[in-house]
Amino acid sequence: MTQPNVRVRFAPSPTGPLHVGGLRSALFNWLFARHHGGTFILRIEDTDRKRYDPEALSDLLENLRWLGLDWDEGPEVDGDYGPYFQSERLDLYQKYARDLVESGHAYYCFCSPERLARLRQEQQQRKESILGYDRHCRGLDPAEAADRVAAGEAHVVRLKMPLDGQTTFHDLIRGDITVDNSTQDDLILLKSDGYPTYHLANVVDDHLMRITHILRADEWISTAPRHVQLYRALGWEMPAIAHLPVVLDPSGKGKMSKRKKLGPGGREFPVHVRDFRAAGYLPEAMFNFLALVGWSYDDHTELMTREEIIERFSIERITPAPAAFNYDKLDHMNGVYIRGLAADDLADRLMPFLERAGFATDRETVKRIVPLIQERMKRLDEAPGLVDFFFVEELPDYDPALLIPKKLDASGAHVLLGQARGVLAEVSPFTQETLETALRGLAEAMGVKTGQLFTPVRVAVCGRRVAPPLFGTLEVLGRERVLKRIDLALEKLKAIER
RNA sequence: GCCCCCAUCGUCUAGAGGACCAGGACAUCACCCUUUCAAGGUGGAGACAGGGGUUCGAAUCCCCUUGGGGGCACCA
Repeated sequence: MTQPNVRVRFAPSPTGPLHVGGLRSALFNWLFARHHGGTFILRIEDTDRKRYDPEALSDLLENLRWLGLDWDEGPEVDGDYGPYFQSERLDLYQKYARDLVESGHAYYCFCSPERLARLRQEQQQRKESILGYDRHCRGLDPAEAADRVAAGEAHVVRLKMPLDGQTTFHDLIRGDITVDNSTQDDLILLKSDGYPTYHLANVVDDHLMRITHILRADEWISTAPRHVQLYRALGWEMPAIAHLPVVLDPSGKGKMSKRKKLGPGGREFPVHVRDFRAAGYLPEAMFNFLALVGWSYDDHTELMTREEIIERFSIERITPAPAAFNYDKLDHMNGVYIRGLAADDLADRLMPFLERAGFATDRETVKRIVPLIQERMKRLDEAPGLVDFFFVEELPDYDPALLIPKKLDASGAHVLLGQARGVLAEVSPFTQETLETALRGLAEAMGVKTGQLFTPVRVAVCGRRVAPPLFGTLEVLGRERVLKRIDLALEKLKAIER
């Protein structure tokens, strides 16, 4: 059953590069909207002037588009409920803040940040069970307070929370959640610089933008009761709400770090979406994987197309439990998607990675190499390390001992490699098929195992033992370079013979 | 410290009282395939945090304990 009038939003704060956790929230909102044929809105919550990062917006838009999350209303597309930047809606928030003060639901507070800091410190020292604002200004005479405001005294606007009783709200994922009002303090709605806090801006905009469902991160649960009271104070109906489970770091301990990459075991884990891109994760793999962080379809289906996920997505199947971000599984899934790519497509996607590695490459060559490495990659950034020897004229120095296969010595390897050189000089055409036939024939003729013959050849042309399949490699390399490298290898072997 | 949320293999999860001596996936181990490495195939090990209830019957419902997470800003 779909509800086409569904309106959801992703409302990030442009304070830094987009984080995977944020992307997951965006994805779930987008999926919910697309599933219902509703509207997905992008709203920029740029109300924190201190943490504002001018580069964050382009990073955000670029990375949402990378994953294929298009928005129906928001930056660069506009819509009927704009503006979509909160910094352009200041008069609105100020108006509602004023209304709330006038209706007695909010009050002016003149406490200085210093006083609040001291208060907090004292509360902590005294190990008070309830921390938070002590409502010092709540009892001020409204007329007097208004005069002080008119006189230009610095102030904020705070919401009057009920002093007793309870607040309950219904979370679509967790059911009813109830808290005692005595544990809640009077949150700030309007800061002294005239900007709204998240709480006010969020509620005002969700209402004005006709948001029907709020899907936001877990960490907002604790403020939800105060949001409920804010809606009540404004006389508005609150949208349906669901709190998505947080994304934990790979160890499963602690929320995924926002700023630094963490690396248990020495490994560096990307957390910013742009870093996932740079590591060579495919957007389609990322999309599929991220959909499964906190949501599942059934007991066995994991690989799904974008369309299938849209079709199957539902809030009912979101788990309430926090989920660790499993990089191993992402890698695996990315490998599956890489293997599923058409060779041309993969070649195109590989180009930037090879260019960045400094290889003088061309698309045609890359297309020929792709079949050799396609099933050997989990991430695109592994490609350069796999194919470096294709893009140099001369191999970097390597240990001659690598040329010697099992059960042979240097002179034995020398003989085999010499014979192989003879064959490789003659084979025509110089293709994978003919090369394989010829070299296998040689191994048989010489009475050695194929591995014993192929190992020295592989090392001679690649400079290492672990490499892509030999015959295809030889073909792409071409006869000239192959023979040159073998000659060099023969010299190396000669030098260690005795 | 206080409030809130959560709790099935190492990790992600299926499970909405009997179909479960708990299924799938990643990782891991063994074997097969094989020119190395992969990929692929087969098989193995591996979990209902603990304790009380409710019930003829509990992974599934309730309570307590424990553990984990989140929050307690003029940040979102």
